[in-house]
Amino acid sequence: MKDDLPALGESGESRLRRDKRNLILDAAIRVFARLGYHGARVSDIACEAGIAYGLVYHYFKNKEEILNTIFSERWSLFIEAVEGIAESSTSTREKLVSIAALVLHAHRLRPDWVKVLVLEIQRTSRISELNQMRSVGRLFQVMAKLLEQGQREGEIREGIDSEVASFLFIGGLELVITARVLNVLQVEPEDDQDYYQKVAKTVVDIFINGLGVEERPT
Amino acid sequence: MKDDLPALGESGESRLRRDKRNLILDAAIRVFARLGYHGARVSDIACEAGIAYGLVYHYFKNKEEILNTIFSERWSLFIEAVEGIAESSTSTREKLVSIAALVLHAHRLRPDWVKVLVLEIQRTSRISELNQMRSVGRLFQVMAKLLEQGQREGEIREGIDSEVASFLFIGGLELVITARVLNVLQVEPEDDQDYYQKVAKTVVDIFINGLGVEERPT
Amino acid sequence: MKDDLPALGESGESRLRRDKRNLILDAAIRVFARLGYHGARVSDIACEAGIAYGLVYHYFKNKEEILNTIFSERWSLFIEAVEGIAESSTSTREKLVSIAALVLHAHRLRPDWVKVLVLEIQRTSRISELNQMRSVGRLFQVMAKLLEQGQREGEIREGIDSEVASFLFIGGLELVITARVLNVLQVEPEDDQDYYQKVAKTVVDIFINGLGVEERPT
Amino acid sequence: MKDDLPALGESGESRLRRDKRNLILDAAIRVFARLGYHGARVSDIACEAGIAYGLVYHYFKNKEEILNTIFSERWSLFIEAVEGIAESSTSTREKLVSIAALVLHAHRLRPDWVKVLVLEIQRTSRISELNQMRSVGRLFQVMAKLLEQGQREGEIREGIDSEVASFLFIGGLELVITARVLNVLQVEPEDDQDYYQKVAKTVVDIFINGLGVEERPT
DNA sequence: GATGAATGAGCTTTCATTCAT
DNA sequence: AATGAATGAAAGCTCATTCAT
Repeated sequence: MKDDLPALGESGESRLRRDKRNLILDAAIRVFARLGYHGARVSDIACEAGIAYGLVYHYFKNKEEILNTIFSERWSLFIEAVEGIAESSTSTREKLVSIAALVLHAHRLRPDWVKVLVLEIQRTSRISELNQMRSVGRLFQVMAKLLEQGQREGEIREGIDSEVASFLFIGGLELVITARVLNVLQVEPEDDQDYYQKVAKTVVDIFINGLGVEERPT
Repeated sequence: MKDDLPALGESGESRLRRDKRNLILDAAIRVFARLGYHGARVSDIACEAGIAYGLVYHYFKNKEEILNTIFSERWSLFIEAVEGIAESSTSTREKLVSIAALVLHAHRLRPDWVKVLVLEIQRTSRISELNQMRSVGRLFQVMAKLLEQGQREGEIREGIDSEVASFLFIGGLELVITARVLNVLQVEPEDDQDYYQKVAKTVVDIFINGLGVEERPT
Repeated sequence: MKDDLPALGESGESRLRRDKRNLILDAAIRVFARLGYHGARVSDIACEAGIAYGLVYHYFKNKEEILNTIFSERWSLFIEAVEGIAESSTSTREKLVSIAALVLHAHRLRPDWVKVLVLEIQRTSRISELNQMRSVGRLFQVMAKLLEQGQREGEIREGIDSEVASFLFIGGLELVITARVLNVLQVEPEDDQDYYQKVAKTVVDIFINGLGVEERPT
Repeated sequence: MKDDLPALGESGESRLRRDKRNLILDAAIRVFARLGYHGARVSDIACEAGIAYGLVYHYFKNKEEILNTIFSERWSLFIEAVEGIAESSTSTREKLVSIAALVLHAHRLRPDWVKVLVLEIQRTSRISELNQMRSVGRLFQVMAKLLEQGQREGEIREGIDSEVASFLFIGGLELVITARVLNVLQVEPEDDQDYYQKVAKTVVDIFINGLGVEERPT
C-alpha cells in the first residue's frame, strides 16, 4: 500500500534527480518573475531553491539554459493544451473561448510562470532564438489552422487573413495579461476571478462579433 | 553678425548641447535595437555616436536615464499623435484605422524606435516603473475614451468594456509588429508596404466587424 | 581453499586495491599528458579510468598527491635503471650510451610518462618541492659520480666539472625529447626508431668527442 | 637639455600608455616568477603593479595575453641578441662562448625573466602554441645555421647533426639555469659571478672538446 | 569499496561610473 | 566640452573536495 506511489517504471534515483531539477526550475521561475532574467543572480536561484550555489551547474549548463528549459518545458505544456482544444470537436467560437480561458486561467493559477513566459523569454530570446522561435511559431500555426478550419466550416468569415487574426487574438490576450502583470490596472485581488471571466467573455465577443453596431458588409 | 545663427531664442551653446544629446539618443536607439538594453554597453552607444564614452555622462546621469529619456521623448511623440487622431472629427472607425496605420507606419519608418519601445522598455520597466507606467497608461486612457465616445455616438456596441477592448486593439497590433521584429514571419522586404496596408485594413475590419459570420446577437 | 588465489603474500583485497590504484595512476598520466596538470580535472582522470570520481579520493588524498605519486613511483624506476647502468662494469662511454638510449627509448615506449615527467612535474614542483628536489637531485648525483669515476679511470678529462657536465648531458637529452614532445621537429612517425638511434649515437659522440676538429688543448 | 629625452617621435601620451603597459608586464613577470602562471591571480599582478585590477583589462585582453606578450616581447629581444652574435665575424667557438655567456648572464641580471621564459612559458604553451613554437623554433634555426657555417669553415666536425647539436647546447644551458632557478644547486649567492664564468667556459669546452681523453676517431 | 550529488571558495572577466587632464 | 584611463563591485562559472547513501 505504502509502496505503490513510485509506480510508473521510474527508479527512485532518477525521480530524485528530477525532483531536484524541478526544484531549481521552480525556484528560477519565482526569482525570474521577481527580479527579471537579467536581474536574477544564479545565487538568488540557488538560495530560493535552498541548495548550494554550485549545484545549479550540475543540472544546468548555465543560467541561460535554465531559462530555455523553463521555456521549452512549460511552454510545450501550454502548446499541448492549445492543440488539445484545437482538435476538440466543438465550434470555433467554443474553441476560442476555451483558449482565452486557458490563457487567463493560467495566469491566475501560475502568475509567475506566465510572467516569465510573457515578459522574460521573448525579450531574452535574442540569445538563442532558433528553438524558441519555432516553439512560438507553432502556437500561431495551430491558431491559424483553427481559424482556417472555422472558415471552411462557415463559422468564420472568408477574407480574413488567419495569420493576422491569430496575432491579434494572442497579442490581445497577452496585453491584457501584461497589464495585470505590470499592475497597470488597479484591480483588487479579490476581484480576479470575476475580472478574468468578464475578460474572457469580452475578448471572444469582440473577436467574433466585432466592436461595431453597423450592419455586416455584404 | 556672428550671433545671428541661433535665431530662435536659444543660445548656440544650448542648441549644440541638444544636438549632441540627440546624437547620443539616436545612437542609443540603434544600439538598443541591435543589442538590447542589457546587452548594450555605454561604450557601444558612445562609439555609435562617435564620441568619447565619458561624454555620455555629461548629458545623462546614467545608462538607465538614456532609456527613460528615449521612452519619454519618443513615446510622448507617439501619444500626442494618437491624441491628435482621437480628437479629430471623424468616425471611430476612421480613427482606429488611422491609429493602426500610425503604429504600423511607424514601424516601417523607424523600425529601431519601435523595436526599442516595444521590446526593451516594457521589459526593463521594472527599473523605473512610475513614470513609464503613467505614460503607457495614458495611451490606454486615450484609447478607452475614444471607444467610449464611439459607444455614446452609437458607433460601438454598448456592453463592451472599453479598457479590455483597448488592450486587445493595442496588444494585437503590438504582436503583429513583434512578429515582424523577431522575424517570425518570413515576409520579403519589398512586400512590406503591401503587407502593412493589408494588415491595417484587416485589423480594423476584425475589430469592427468581428471574425464571425453568424447573426449579431440581439 | 577459497583463500589460495592471492598467492604471493598479498591479500586479494590489497592486490585489488593496488590494481585500482594503478588504474588511476595510468589514467592520470594519460590525462596529464593530454591536458597538463592544471588543465586536467579530477573528473577527467576518473572518467579516463572508468570509475566514479569520488573514488579517486579513496586512493589519493588529493589531485596533487596523484602527481607526486606518479613522479616518485615512475621516476624511481628511472633512477634505479640509471643506477644500474652506472654500477655496471663497462666503460664510461658505454654507460653514457646506455643512459642516452634509456632516456630516448623510454620516450618511444611511454611517451605519456616522459611527457608528464618532463613537462608537468618540474613546473608544478613549486607545490611540493622537497621530495621531488631530492629525487631529481639523486639523478645528478649518480651522473656526477659516474663521470668522476670516469675521470679517476682516465676515461674522462680532468678539469671538467662533473656537476655541470651532468646538467649538460641530461639537459641536452631533455630538450631533444621536448622538441619531439612539442612537435617542434616534424619527423615522420615511422622514422622514430631511426631518429632515436641516430640521436643517441650523436649525443654521446658529441659529449665524448666534442664538436670541434682542432687539436685537443694540452 | 631636460627635454631631450622623449626624442624619437613619440607623443607623451603614448609613452605614458606604454609606461603603464610595461609596468603591468614587469609586475606580471615578477608575480609569475614567484607564483607561477597558474598560481598567479590577475589581482596579484595588479597589486604588484600598484593599480586597480580592472585596469589590467584595458591593456590586455586577458591573463593569457599577458604571458604571451611577455614571451613575444622579451623572447624576441633574446633571439635578436643571439642572431647578432651568430652574424658577427668571429670564430664559431667565440660565438658559442658569447651565446652561453648571454644566456647565463641574462639569468644573473634578470632572473625573473628567465624564470618565466624557461619555466612558465614552454609549459603553458599548450594554450597558444603556434606563435611561440615559431619563435622558439627560430632560435634553433639560428643555432643550427651557426653550426653548419662552422662545419663549412672547418671549425666544426662534419657528420654532426646540427639540429641535434643545437638542442644539446641550448638544452644543456637550460638545465644548468633550471638547476639554479629551482635551487637544486646550493651555491652561495656571492659566488654567482664566478659560478657562471666557470660554467660558461666549461660548457663550451665540453661542447667543443668533448668529455673524453681518448684519441679522436679518425 | 563505490557512487555522484552537494558544497562553496575562488577565479576570471565585464562594465557602469568616476575623475584627472 | 571632451577624453579615455582608472576604479572596483559584481557576476558567472569551475572544480577540488566532502559526504550521504
